[in-house]
Amino acid sequence: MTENDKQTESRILEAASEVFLEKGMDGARMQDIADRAGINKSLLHYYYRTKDHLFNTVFEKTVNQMLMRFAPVLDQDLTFEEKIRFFFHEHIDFLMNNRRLPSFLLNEINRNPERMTKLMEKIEVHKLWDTLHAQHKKELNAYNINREDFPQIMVSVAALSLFPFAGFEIVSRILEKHGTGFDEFIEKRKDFATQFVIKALKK
Amino acid sequence: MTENDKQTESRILEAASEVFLEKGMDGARMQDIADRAGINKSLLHYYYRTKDHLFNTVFEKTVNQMLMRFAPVLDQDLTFEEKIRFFFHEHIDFLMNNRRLPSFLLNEINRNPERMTKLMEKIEVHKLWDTLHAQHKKELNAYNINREDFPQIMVSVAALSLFPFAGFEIVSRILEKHGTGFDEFIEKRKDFATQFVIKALKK
DNA sequence: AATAAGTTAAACTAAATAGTTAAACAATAT
DNA sequence: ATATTGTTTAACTATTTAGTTTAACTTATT
Repeated sequence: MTENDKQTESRILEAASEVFLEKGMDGARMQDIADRAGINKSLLHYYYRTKDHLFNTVFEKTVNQMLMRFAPVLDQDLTFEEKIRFFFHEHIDFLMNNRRLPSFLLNEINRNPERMTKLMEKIEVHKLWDTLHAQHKKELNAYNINREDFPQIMVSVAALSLFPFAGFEIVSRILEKHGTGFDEFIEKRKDFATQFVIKALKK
Repeated sequence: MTENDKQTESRILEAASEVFLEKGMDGARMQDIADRAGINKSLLHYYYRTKDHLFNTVFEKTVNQMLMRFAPVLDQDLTFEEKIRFFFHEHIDFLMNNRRLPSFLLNEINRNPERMTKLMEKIEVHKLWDTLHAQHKKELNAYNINREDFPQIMVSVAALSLFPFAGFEIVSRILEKHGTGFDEFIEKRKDFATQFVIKALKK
């Protein structure tokens, strides 16, 4: 694979990523992707035989990119509260640079749930929860957190950081009418969500 | 308009609603809608000239249906805490019977943000906030809630009830691996979310 | 220089799909 | 009874779009 190859291939992936994130699998056009990559359709098919193949490549890359950003949470020597703060700051920072990602992922997974099957093997969320739970056993007793509440808490944490982006078009317009910008709102949200969750969990 | 008309028209709307909610505007097929309504394509176009027209009708009806369910919150003589409880119970109950709605709405609005413009005129969220704020001025002082935090709080409340449905395919699979069913999780969520928010807001 | 790989252009195929048309039949209204 | 409206059938058009093909051209590789 030559240097030229890499340039073209990464230009394709970048363009495809843009188009898929904007329009979704159904709405994306191969011609549009070729145009944005600055190549023609023949070459696009030369690199990725089918739209499906291209989509899967982009999808997997995107998911990986996101997961790698949060793996560190587990490995760090932080208190439970510090991990909550770390997560909200890292996650919201990442989403700020990938605003369309939540809505894209949620939608494509709903449209094609089989994709989840592969994804589940990769993330193994329940093992992640086990680890977290084991790491902070003593702390968690200081809150009123038992094992059965864990799913409710984790879904809530995810919701608080993902939802404003998933509903970007709605949220930002409402904020505007309220005299706040989306960026300002999101910047504040890192601390707000952290405090919100910590207070909600305390006895 | 005869009785027969109404039957056909409502069968069409029901079928269209199903298909659009499952597949989205791009993925939906007019033939599919006709089939599910038990009529043929010609008749479908006889009632709704274009797919766009049909989609807009379904979209508006769906949004109206949802809004009408929550208008009562404002008019009732409840404390702020009681309103939070009322909202989570009503909202989650409604979503339970319309599981695909959050993901559908979020996605279609992201794909075609102009739709929001009309929507915004209808809902006037910031007026709703003003009303709420005025109704509970004294109570809100007892919490540590000032006017600037209102958007953060409202977005959080919406997130906590909408997100599990928007991410249904992900959430339900993770719960399964954890030994919980989605329905069970959602039933518990009505109270969990209520307590979560109330505790988070208290001084 | 010769071979191979990357790239373009342009015309093409095949399939899917929104929307149309026209003729016939059924149900309802006047 | 008759005109109107609702409905079916089935073939049709027009458009969009994924994917192919082929010939020529360019840029590395050997």
